[in-house]
Amino acid sequence: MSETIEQKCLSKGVKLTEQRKIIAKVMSESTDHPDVDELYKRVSKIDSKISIATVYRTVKLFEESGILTKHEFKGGKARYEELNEGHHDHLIDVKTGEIIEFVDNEIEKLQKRVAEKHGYKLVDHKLELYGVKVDTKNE
Amino acid sequence: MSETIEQKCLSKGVKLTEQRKIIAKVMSESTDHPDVDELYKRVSKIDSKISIATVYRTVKLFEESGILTKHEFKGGKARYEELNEGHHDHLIDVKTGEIIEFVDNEIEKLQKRVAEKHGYKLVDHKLELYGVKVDTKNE
DNA sequence: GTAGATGCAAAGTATTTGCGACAAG
DNA sequence: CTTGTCGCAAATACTTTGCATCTAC
Repeated sequence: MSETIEQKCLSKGVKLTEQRKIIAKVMSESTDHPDVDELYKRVSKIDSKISIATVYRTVKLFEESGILTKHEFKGGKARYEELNEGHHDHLIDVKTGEIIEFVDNEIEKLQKRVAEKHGYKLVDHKLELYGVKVDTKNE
Repeated sequence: MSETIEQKCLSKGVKLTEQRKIIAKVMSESTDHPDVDELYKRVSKIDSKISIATVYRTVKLFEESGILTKHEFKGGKARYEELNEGHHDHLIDVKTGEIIEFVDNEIEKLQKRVAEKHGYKLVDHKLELYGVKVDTKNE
């Protein structure tokens, strides 16, 4: 377990307000990938006076500070997740919406190579797999 | 080249109206990945009476019919591209917005394997690489 | 004390939809 | 003819912003 979001704010010079602390807390405790509306709901349970505008402003700020990442999965709203060292991609169950995180170093390496082959330095990437569960065998 | 968009409409039972023909034509002639607004502009040059609502309705219909694919690249509007047999992914120049299409069978294979490893059958995927151009000299 | 954050409501974007008129099969 | 499409404007969904007030540092 590395730095908490609050620690990251301090080290990045992001002012720590009451609202931001609450949003930080809710995000660290979330194991899923909530959208702003869902995050707002969770945050409201702790402090019902926080406005949705603040939630929007905060996730944007946290994203720019490298504290959260934003995902724009198919056809939906933006969803957020805490950013830790371990980068990963997502496998999305098209039936249930369940999201599985995975890492595949080989794919990562190949992506870098593809970019280089075209004369580019890879600065970011997005990989999403969409699948349906195979019920028969292993799990 | 294979079937034209008009042929695809016929074989899929999509009614061919004047507006759809024009949108089909503009899309087949586009080598980039226009968003709805851009597409609307191009279409309007041919028939200025077509409404943006029709453009929205048509790209949606074409997407559902497997004639176009929709991309939701970072932070922007949805962009469309004609769907042909040859699947490909995209490398996006983060400075200029230029889009390079590529195929890497090895990555495709690995994606399938990752999905299977988690008990899923891969039905779709999205891979976008974001890069900056490397000077031909060196770095 | 001051720069920056918040809450609120109003304003933007991007996209969808209800409806009467109209056109394709 | 009949069903589905079109154009229009109004509606929706998500996100951003202006402004007066408040708060962390």
